[in-house]
Amino acid sequence: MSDSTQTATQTAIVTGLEQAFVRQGFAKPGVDDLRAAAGVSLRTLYKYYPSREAMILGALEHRHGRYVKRLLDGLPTDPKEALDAILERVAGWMREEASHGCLFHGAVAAVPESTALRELLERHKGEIARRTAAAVDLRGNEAELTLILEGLTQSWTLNGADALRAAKRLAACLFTSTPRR
Amino acid sequence: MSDSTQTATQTAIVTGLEQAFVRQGFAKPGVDDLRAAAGVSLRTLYKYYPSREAMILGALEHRHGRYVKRLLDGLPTDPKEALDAILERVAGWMREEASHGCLFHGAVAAVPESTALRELLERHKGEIARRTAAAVDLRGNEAELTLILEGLTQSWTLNGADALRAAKRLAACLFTSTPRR
DNA sequence: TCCTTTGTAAAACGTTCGTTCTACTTGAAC
DNA sequence: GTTCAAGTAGAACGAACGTTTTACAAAGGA
Repeated sequence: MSDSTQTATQTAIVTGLEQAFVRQGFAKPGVDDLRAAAGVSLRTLYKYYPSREAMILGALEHRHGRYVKRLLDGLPTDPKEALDAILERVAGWMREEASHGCLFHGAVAAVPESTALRELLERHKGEIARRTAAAVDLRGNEAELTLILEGLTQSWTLNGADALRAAKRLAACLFTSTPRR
Repeated sequence: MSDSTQTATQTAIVTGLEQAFVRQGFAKPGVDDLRAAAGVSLRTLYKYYPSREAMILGALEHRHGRYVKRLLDGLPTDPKEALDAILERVAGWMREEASHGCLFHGAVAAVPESTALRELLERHKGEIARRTAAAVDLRGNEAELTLILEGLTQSWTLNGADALRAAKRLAACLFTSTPRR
């Protein structure tokens, strides 16, 4: 998904940009705030990301890579254990890195006219759905899995640890109940 | 939640504002677009809603009232049937009125610096959680219920009718599995 | 040594936007 | 008939923002 041919300056920039968007959202920070967070001059920032929208896209692609890695690297092979681990990791991610809700949805909500952004959101969510379903061997239940993951992400802000417990309980149903159709 | 002492002009205004925000999101429309959608002069608009933020708050309070009514009015008394009906109604609401996702989350994402908006989001979600839990007689499982409702709302955009099926299937687990604690 | 690359610092530009203000109209109450 | 509340139309203002541009510095290879 992300371009692997990235200079050191460029990775430094997107790292800073991502932090800025996490902390300040997508509406408030002006390009000059972003420049400060990237730790680079305005000219250099525009050289790599030639518009504010490109900065948002760059930051989100960087985040996507981190998220996928954090969610899926080194999972247990047993499906039930893997699903439990994924839910724990989602909760951990929310606690540590996304206390204000999913950044991808936030970006689309803040800049709804960008089709590139909407496409990125769909690619992001789609890849997460496909790869988690594969990892927990529930390929026929992608919709259920997506619903639980999205529900956990959204209700974490409201209910915290209770949301994680609820997600685990609902996830257990996926293995015990009757198969699809 | 909403002020019941509303003049006719005022209700006309919030109705127009809500439509504008649904169609255009919270970032794009300037105050003059909102004025046009409200069908009123700039002076009158500012008289009732003296800032852009107040316009957003007014529109969302109006929407909250409509949502609560649509979700909870005239539900079946049997808990399982009631829950099924609620899920159908959420899906219908998404299909007809919120194809771009939950407007309350969208507003907070677009204007994250407004504490009033964040408070409104929490009141909205809290009231929905409390009243749906009461309606389906699952007062000990508010977290599970909220997770399913939020998950359905969020994954509707991605999976459409599959999301509704998944929600129903997961909701069924709430009645069949072992009670809390 | 010179030139190219890559970077910094910051002024300048043109636009957009939220808000306020001025001037005028209408309709009903007393 | 006058007054007063409530509305329209739209100009004006001041600030903020995304983007471009100018001027300059440091470092490495030919």
